[in-house]
Amino acid sequence: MKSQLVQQARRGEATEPGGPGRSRATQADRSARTRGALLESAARGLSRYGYGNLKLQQVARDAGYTRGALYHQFKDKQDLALAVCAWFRETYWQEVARFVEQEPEPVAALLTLARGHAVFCRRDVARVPIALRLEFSGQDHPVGREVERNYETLLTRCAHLIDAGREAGTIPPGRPTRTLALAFVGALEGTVIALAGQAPDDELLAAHAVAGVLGVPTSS
Amino acid sequence: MKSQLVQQARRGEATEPGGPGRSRATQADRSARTRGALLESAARGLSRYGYGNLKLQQVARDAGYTRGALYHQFKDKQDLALAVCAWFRETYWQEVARFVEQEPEPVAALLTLARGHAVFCRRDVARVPIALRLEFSGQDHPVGREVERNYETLLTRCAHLIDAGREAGTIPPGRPTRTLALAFVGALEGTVIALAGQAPDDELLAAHAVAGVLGVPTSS
DNA sequence: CAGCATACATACGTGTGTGTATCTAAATAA
DNA sequence: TTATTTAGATACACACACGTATGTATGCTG
Repeated sequence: MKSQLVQQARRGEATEPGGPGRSRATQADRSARTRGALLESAARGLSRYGYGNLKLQQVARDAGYTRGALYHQFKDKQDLALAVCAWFRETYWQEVARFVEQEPEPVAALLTLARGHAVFCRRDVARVPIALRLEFSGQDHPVGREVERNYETLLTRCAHLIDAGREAGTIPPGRPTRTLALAFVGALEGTVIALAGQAPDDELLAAHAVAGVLGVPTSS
Repeated sequence: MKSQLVQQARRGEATEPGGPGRSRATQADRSARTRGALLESAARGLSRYGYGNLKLQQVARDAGYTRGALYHQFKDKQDLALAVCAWFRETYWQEVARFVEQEPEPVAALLTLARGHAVFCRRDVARVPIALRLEFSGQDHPVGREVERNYETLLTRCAHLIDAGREAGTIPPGRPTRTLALAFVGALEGTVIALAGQAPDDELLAAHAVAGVLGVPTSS
């Protein structure tokens, strides 16, 4: 439960199990472990409290360190938040997009995306994007821009699938593609957050909600 | 320029230099006008920035006053936020629930609720509830409790309609009622916020999303 | 081992926002 | 008119969290 975040130590590939004995505390390893713990703590904090209400002292304490360690690993609060965004971005596409791409049928891909999103958001950092997007909307803050960038990526991806579905005739025509994509993502996030990770209803009802938006029959 | 609340008072030191036409307002009227302007400004601010990021100086300045006036009208920041919540609660049910109650058919009532919610949320204070609910979730703050109370009211109302629809056979059985109500509200809020008040798609797609959640055919 | 760099903790300075106390002007009441 | 209450502005005191500067211990390298 503690290690949603995998550190990217990148200190060679041959992590020897029987190499130079114990010496568990090599510097790079230690640093990466600390950084990972701080990142995870920060992600939880951002999800719970947002950016402005996030207190770095609590972030550090929850990770088992002090603010000194945090400011050693990250330039400042903004840098920390950006690192969380980057981590989220990578992890999300790793865990969600992979399954989506295996679906040749656009509608199936969109429903898979919805289910994958719901499953992904069962962890306690699910609300990081929505919290930050709400908090920074309408402002010109680096963190806000980064979150918005992630959001746009998701949007265009959905828009492409919607277009494909319409060309295939499996999604009925109607509102503009981007509008539909906005509603798709909105309904998805709203449903998933409201259900707060309670399986398996989150997955099912998220799929139902987006199916309603798309205008396709609910498969189950 | 669209004041949903009481329109702001244009006061100032050197105003109306050539036209003493409007006589001095009575104290009660003047006070109420000020309070309304501050409430509206605070609601906009809460919707945009949330509670923690809301700066009372900006609230006062946007309303055309100083913090002194604000602290004269409201006890403190928390009191101001609670007043906004109360205003929102009243206005919401006045503008939304009235139409819902005229629908005898549960499904029609739920869809009307969705549409009414979308229309209501076209104003710039639409995100007050979701912002505060996110910010205070998991904490024990008076404002959080108040917002949660409003949310619960909406939830139980939806739950009753869902039960009625199931008894009438117009809503298929499935997940527990409360779970469905959660998803209903979540999908509704998510869709509406994502579309950011762009009529008429917000209304239409909100109805589609909740129809998907409920498992009823989309009427349009 | 010396010395040096790294990881992290402690201590400090500063900005910013809240809340309160004081002060002025205007409205009501006598 | 004067006296009293009220609306609102200005000034002050305090807390809190950020960022930085400094201190200390532990790993690394010759």
